Amino acid sequence: MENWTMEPQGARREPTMRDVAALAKVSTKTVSRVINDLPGAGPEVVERVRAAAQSLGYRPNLTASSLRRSDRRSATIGVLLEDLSNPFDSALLRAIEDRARQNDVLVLAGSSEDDPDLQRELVTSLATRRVDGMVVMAAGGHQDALQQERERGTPMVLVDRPPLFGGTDSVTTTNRDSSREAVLHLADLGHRRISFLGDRKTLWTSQERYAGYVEGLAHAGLTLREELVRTDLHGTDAAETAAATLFDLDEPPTALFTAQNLVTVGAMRALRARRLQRQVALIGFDDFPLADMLEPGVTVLRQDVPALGRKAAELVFDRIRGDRSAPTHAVVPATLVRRGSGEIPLR
Amino acid sequence: MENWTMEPQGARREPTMRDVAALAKVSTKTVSRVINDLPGAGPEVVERVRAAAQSLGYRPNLTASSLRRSDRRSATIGVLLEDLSNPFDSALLRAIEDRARQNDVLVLAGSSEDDPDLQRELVTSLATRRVDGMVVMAAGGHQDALQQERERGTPMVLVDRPPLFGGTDSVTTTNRDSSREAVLHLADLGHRRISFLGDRKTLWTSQERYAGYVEGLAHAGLTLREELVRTDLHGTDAAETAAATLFDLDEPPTALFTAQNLVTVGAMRALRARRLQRQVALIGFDDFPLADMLEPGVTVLRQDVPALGRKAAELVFDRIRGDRSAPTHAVVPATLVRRGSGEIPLR
DNA sequence: GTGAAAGCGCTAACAC
DNA sequence: GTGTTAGCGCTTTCAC
Repeated sequence: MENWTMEPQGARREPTMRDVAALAKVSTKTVSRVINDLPGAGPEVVERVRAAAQSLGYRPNLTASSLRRSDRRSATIGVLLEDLSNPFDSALLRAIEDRARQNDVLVLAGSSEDDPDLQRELVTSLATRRVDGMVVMAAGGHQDALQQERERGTPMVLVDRPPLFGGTDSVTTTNRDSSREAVLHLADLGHRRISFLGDRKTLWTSQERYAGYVEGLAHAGLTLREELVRTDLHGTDAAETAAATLFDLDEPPTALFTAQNLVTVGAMRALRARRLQRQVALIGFDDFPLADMLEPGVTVLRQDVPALGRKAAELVFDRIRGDRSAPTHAVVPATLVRRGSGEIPLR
Repeated sequence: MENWTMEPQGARREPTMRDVAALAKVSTKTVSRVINDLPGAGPEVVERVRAAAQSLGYRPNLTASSLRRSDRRSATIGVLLEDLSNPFDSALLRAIEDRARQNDVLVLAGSSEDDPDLQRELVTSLATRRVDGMVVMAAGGHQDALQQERERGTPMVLVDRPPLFGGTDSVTTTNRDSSREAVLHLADLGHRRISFLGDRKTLWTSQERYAGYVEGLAHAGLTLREELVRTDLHGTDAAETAAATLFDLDEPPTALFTAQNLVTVGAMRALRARRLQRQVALIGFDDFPLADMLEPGVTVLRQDVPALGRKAAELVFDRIRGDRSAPTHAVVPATLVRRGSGEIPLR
């Protein structure tokens, strides 16, 4: 039991501009001017209105104001990522949120779970709330809903994956180039049997990273062996199982390139299960917490997530402000972080 | 260059109910009925309206409808956490989002950075957008802004930390009991010099976990030694430094209880730097990814984050629906997960 | 410098 | 079943 009586939640009527106007003995228009810091109100009136607003605990109703205002801004953007609980996604959201705050904008966040249908629903939900713009990590497969929304004129920036349609900004990482670099790094250490383990093939990032892998092999003069390639691995468990099968081969790989976060973790588990973590080289795409504390430390291609988010937010705010220049496709470089696992030479 | 001309972003006028009404040759009220699946529209008219809406690409304006509707719902809740990029916070957000989606509600998310002033600003921002309710991880220090908002009647649930004021629901973890359990676990292994390393003292969770530590020592018949206690550690680096000083003592601890995520990581780094990770026992509050892959695996008290988020969301939706029963203070149990580091006996 | 009237897109209340 | 009128809280327009 508490000594404080339960306030009827949500029951009280919020004071309106009219209430303030009545108390200050001015018109609502004048209150509007004061609240929005617009000129055309005498200093004494301003004081009276401020006092009235203060004493009533008045707070403007942005929903009503944006309905009437000519710019129609809701001071809200939508951010649709794959899974807000994924560290990559949440770091991105945070970076976007920081930039949004600088613009006095709030963020409506959602997880599409890489499902185009769910993504369409979320886009509709955001549109229904008249967000000023959207930052979207496109779900794999078609992007019909995104394209349609974009064609209606909604400012939109795709992040992590580029649009399959025209006229839309995007911010991505050097997926292909960095992957090639990783493979070459492994080849330089003498490795000739380098495996690729990748996420779902429908994802553009997976495709790009695979392309970089193929290019890397070619540049190193190595032949691509299908039996060393495992794709469509969704989640840690699938990756672990797939990695395990690699070591049952007559000629198992001596190095692994894992093209995603969770895939890297799965592969690491498989290596550990066979006590191969100091024998087999490993480079993963995407950094993750504690990668440096493992033994050996995990060499990764680190994306600059804050830069990705910041850039995406800046682009969408530019568009919201009316920028109609040609679409930008920003590419943020990833960095090879050497921690040990990627520096294991061919024995 | 792209072949698709840049759509004037945000320039197109959204079709309104009036447009649909005109095309379907009915009144706006009838369109409203059809769009909202309300009775009182003939099947043939429904069809005509649907077709008109479809062909115009009409989408209801929730902002306008919520302004006029008697329940005033925006179908949006605010979620204010400390840092959306923190794994604990983002897991919580995701759990809340899932429950929200089941109610066709979207989530406005923000990071308070544990700053009461920033939290106040965010609360105001949310209120200005007329969210239906809020789920808040209260910043340390005073909770004036939260209390004021609550007293205005806004449905609010505090998560992770309880309110310092009455009449408000909360969902927390068994901080004290679980901490005591951890200390007793260490004492059972023979440890007599057990250190406490904690986050900022202003945080309720830190205080509770410290209280549990003190209780645990008492139950085990051990004396509390101030020199083994380090508090106010914010972030990994501070924790690492503090942990290092412990091992410079004449009588260093043989076991550590680290009362937060990042503190645990910092302590681990300090242990590793001195190659003590297999000598000194360690139990941390909060689980974290890869804790099982370290050597030794890290024993932790794991919070049931999805349950915390789910419960918080359910409570806020109950209040939004008008539930005025006495405040609930739900407590979700944490679990001791034994992975090795906490099972190192006194040598 | 200030206010009255109109209306943003929608729904409540009531009439027919 | 369907439409009319009024009005949610605010800003626009324009008059004074």
